[in-house]
Amino acid sequence: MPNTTDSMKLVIELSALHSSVLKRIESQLSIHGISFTEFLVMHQLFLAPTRTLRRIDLAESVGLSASGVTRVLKPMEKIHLVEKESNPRDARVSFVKLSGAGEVVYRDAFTSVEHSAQSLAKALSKKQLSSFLELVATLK
Amino acid sequence: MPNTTDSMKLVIELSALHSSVLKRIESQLSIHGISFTEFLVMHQLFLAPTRTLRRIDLAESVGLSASGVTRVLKPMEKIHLVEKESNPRDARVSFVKLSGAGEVVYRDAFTSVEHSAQSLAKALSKKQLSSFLELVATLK
DNA sequence: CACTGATACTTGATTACTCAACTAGTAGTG
DNA sequence: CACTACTAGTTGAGTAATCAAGTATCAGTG
Repeated sequence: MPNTTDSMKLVIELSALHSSVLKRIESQLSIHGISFTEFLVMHQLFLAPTRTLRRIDLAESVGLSASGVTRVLKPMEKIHLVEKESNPRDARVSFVKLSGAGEVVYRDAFTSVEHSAQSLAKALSKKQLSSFLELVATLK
Repeated sequence: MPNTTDSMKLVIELSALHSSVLKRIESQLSIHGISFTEFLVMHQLFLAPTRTLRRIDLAESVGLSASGVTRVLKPMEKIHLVEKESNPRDARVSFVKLSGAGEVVYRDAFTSVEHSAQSLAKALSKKQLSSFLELVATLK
């Protein structure tokens, strides 16, 4: 007789939390005309040295497939949030770079996300927040 | 200059964790021919008295929209995992019931999910697990 | 008891992905 | 230096969800 154990709760509650958090953030981000995935893309690019990453590494760091990255990036290239650059040493790879315009959008979006994140995290004490982060890191 | 604060980390790490956990679970569930969403649907139905819920309440409890529920349920009805029942008191509402066959599939799927969940949660001590659950509950 | 407005649900159109199959290029080996 | 096997990226087809709009029904009010 299936009995909801704590580890089962872990995955169920985690998924519920994720979907509710995502909704809050996406609704904030819609003001800037970008999705959370696009925000993550820009965030990872921003963190990278020279604001540039290989598409495949970007995919990995935002948790998308290779084709997923191709598809997110296409419209972002069209409106010049990011730029495509080729690698002279290896013609297979191409780089993506966060453009100046992209950085502006990113910074604005960042404050919005930060705002939602704060309002979410305010339910937790500083101690609780850092122990939550630690637990999440352990699980990954 | 955007600086990744702890609350920002919260949402980013949470989303990363969610996507990795989901992948593990879905790959286990694929053996049973169901998705995690379908599992959640059956789980909620199983927990309900008489294994029955209004479609709208089911939507709410699994974090889907009304139309989302209509669409998950359609194939599940076709293969008789669940049954549709009408409400004589209010012709607008219809109930969904977990069928006998559905319950069998659910129980099997349950052990698979439980297995993945255990293997995930084994990184945590009992104490850590329960405090994680508490923190998640606080955030919701 | 007709009207207004809300609720439950379904459907069409769109979005955001995935996987499998493909192209192109690279690197190591006999 | 040709062969094999691998890697990076794109594309076609399919899936899982969303929202907006539509249908049907119900409940409360003048």
